[in-house]
Formats: sequence, C-alpha cells, structure tokens
Amino acid sequence: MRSKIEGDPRAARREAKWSKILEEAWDLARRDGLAALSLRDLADRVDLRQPSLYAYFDSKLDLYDAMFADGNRQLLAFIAAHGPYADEPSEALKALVQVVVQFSSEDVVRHQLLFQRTIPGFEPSAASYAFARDFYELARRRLAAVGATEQNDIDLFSALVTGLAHQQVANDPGGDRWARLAGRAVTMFLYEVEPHTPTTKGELRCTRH
Amino acid sequence: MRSKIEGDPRAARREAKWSKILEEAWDLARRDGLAALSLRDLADRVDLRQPSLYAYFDSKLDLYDAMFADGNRQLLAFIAAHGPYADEPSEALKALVQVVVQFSSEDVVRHQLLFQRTIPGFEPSAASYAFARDFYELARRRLAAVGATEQNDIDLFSALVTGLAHQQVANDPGGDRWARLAGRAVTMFLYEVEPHTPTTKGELRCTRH
DNA sequence: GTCTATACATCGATAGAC
DNA sequence: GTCTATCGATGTATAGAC
Repeated sequence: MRSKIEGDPRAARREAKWSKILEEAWDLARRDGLAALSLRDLADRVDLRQPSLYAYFDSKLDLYDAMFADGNRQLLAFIAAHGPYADEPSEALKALVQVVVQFSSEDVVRHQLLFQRTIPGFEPSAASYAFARDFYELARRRLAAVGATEQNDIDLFSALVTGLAHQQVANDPGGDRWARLAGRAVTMFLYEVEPHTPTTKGELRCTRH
Repeated sequence: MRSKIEGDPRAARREAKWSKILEEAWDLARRDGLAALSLRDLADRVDLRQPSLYAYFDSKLDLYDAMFADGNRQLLAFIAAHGPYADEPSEALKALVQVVVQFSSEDVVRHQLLFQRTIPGFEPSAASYAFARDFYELARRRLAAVGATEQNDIDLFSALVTGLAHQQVANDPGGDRWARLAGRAVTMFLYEVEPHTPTTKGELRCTRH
C-alpha cells in the first residue's frame, strides 16, 4: 500500500490533499459544531471549489465516515503513545481509563462522532467500524487480565468509562473533574468484579489503609 | 395559571395547539433525527403553514428549548409515576437509577436533547434549565440519604448513571442490557462510598498471592 | 392568529466542459 | 481532478390581507 503512494507522486499528492481535507474538517467541526459542518467552508480551507470535494468523497456522510475512522485511528495512536504501562493488570486498566477519558475531553466533537451517534443518517461503514473494533478488543484484553470476562462485567465497565468521558466532555470540557476519578472508578469496579472474599477467583486480598 | 386557560377558550385552544406542535416535533425528530427536524414538515403535521409556526416560537432554537423543557418535565413525571419507592435509601437510589436508564432508553432523541449537547448553537434558557435543576436536586437528595454528599461522590455517581443510560441508548435501544445492571451498579457505588470498614476513605489495596 | 406571497442566504448534490 | 453553472430543499424573515 505504501509503495503505491511513494512510487506515484500523483497518488502522494492526492493523499496529502486528502489529509489536509480531514484536518480542516475537524477544525471546522470544532468551530461550528459537527452537524453544522459546511462543505463550502471546508472547500475554502483547502483551496478548492465546493463541488471539487466530491472527488475525495461521495457524500457528506462519507466524509463523516472518514472522520470516524480517522478519530478511531487517533484513539489507538493516543493509547499507544501513552504506554507502555506497568505490567500489573489493574494498573494497566486504570491507565487505559485515564487515557480514554483524557482523549475524549481533549476534543468534544471527536468524542461526539466516535461515541455518540447524533448525526442523522450516519452509520459507520464496516471498514471504518473495524478501527472501533480494534479499540474494543484492546479494552477486552485488558479487562480479561483482571479477570473480567463475563459480558455483564464488560458492559458495566463500558458504562463506567463512557460515563466518565461523557460527563467530562459535557460538563467540564478541557478540565479533569471526572478524568481524575478514573482510578477510583476502576478500583470500585475491580472490587465489585473480584470480591475480596478469596474463594474461587484466586487469592485476592484487599484492605483499606 | 390554570384559571387563565380554563377561563379563556382562546388561550386553551392555543395551549392545545402548542401541545400538538410539541408532540409532532418529537415524532419528527424520532423519524428524521433531532438535527434534521424540518419546520416545513412540522407545519404540515399540525395543519399550519410554515410562517404560522412563528406565532408559537421565535426561532428553531426556541423550539428546541421548549422541547428541552418538555423532555425534562416528562422525566420528572416519569419518576413520579414510577414511585413511591421503599423508604430504604439505597433501594430508593437503585430505583431512581433504574427508572432514569429506562426513561432514556425509551426515546433516543429525547435522551440526546436532554443529556447530550449536539445541536450546534443550542443552549437551554434559564427557564428551561430550571426543570433540569429540579431533577438534579431530586437525585442529590436521594444521594444524600445514603451518605453521599461530597462532590466527588456525586460526580462518580452521575458518571455511572449517564454511562448506563448512554450505553443502553446507543447499543441496545429499547432493550435492557444496561438497564438491568442498574441495581448492581448502585451496589458497587454504595460499597465504594460507604466502605464497610468504617475507618477512613483510603485507597483500596489489592494484592494477589 | 393565520394566511399568501415573497425575499434571501445557505446547504448538499449533480451535469457537463476542460 | 478541477472548474462553472445550476438545481432543489432548507431555515429565516418580512409584508400585508383577512
């Protein structure tokens, strides 16, 4: 795939233009709101006429789809950039939650597109959704490492994380009022999933100090 | 206020029309998406011409504001209709969470308007926000009854509830995959807020052996 | 209060020339 | 690929009759 671009200067230029379009689309969405994104404003930003944008995507929903994939790529990159973590599974899980909430709080409209479905008619394509699945798998593995494998446990955890992220974004954008609760939230979750009565699920001792 | 309407048939008719407008606006929003609501379609639904709608609200954002207030009234009515609960504080809290998540899952766009801020330019007016404050106060009182009064506790709880509601709405609309976790979530929360080792609120240390 | 009529700006999208 | 020109639909708003 890479060789195609590097070997073909026209494809490389097109790729660069496409990246510029995505970047400016995010910027406009942050300024005007995700739903209020205007293709004419976007065209102005990238030195094109509005109809010429259709050489890069088939419709506005298609653009949202590309942004959805891009946002998920950013999320995976953000997680990778803030690693590696301690090997200790519960610490790794705490770190993940912290990072995800921070990621969400850094860009409200990105969080809207990735985790809230508010654009009428928008449904991620299978290809774009694959990136979201990658993130889900990453979280699932880190949950399994602390012994949370049942669907109910995973669902409870996902609610906890999205709740923290949503409250952070909605009520304290740019701050850390909910982000700083990530560690406590995971502690609470772990205690629920692995009760400290050390019976079947391995020897786990919990004490308060 | 009531006497005004009952005493004046014209005011009563206007009130009825206004209710009809709100009702059809919700229905259209559910069909087309909240942001895609069209005033021309709405006018057709209520047997008016589009400009005549401006006799009932000053702008489209004004209509959203009225829907915001209406949705919050519905929430308070929904809570009232599903009471009274057991006096036991923790059970009352569980019931509240259950009801709120169920309420959200019953209407996705209502949940969007009330708890997610996705309409560009929309900000609830002070009058409409008063209803939201009523709900917040109700939840705060029920939290206080179980001993959760610190802001961090309230924030953690709000994240938990909105997280359950959001996951329910986004990933299992109409179902109960997350709604049924409400009781467990509250139990988990209560254990965190009121540790049964009644000493300090120190960090919980878990170690494997 | 509701209507007709109209205006204006903006939007996504398409046709066809180059 | 990019352009010009244009389309239909939209939201907003106003004037003026009844």
